[in-house]
Amino acid sequence: MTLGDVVARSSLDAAPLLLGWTLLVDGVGGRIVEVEAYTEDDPASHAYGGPTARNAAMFGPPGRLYVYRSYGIHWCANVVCGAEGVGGAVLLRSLEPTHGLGTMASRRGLEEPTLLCSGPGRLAEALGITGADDGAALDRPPFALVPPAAPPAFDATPRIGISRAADAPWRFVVRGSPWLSRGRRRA
DNA sequence: GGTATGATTGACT
DNA sequence: GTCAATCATACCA
Repeated sequence: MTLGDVVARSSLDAAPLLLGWTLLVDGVGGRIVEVEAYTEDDPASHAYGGPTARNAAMFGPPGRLYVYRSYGIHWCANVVCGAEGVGGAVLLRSLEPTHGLGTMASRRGLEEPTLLCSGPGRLAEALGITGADDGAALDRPPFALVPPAAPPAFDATPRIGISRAADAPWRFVVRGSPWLSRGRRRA
């Protein structure tokens, strides 16, 4: 399966399929173990209500990055999914660090491996993703997405940190992974 | 033009 | 467990 095949699907279908892929930025990154899906008709989604200046990338071509500032402090990275003109994206919440641990530790200012990429804000900081990367293509340098040898088993759970549509089980995690956000939430 | 609100994290009680 | 930090965007007047 190619990246193009995955991101052409709606974010709800694409989200679990992105688990296990290895995301690299300039050779630094790791295995995706936790994601959340956001759709256009989802009240919790930035795409809800139609295109605006901020969410433009969500309505653009799939396979690109959508980066936004969270709480005025952190950056959060999404993979745009679906079709151009339709707002949808998959939030990358946590990685299992595999490449460039030293670089990530340096950017994060700490060495504890479980704290490098376990959370959307942490992940973006560790990989050096900022608002300048909004709209960047994920299949071109410095970005790369490598498919897993075999799809991992996963669980679906409610999303974290939202107030609307909080019950929808649109958070997908690699079953049993010790690299999930919020310390170590169970599936 | 003014205000309310987060798809979070880290520090503190 | 609770709470402040910090600011761009969104929405209302």
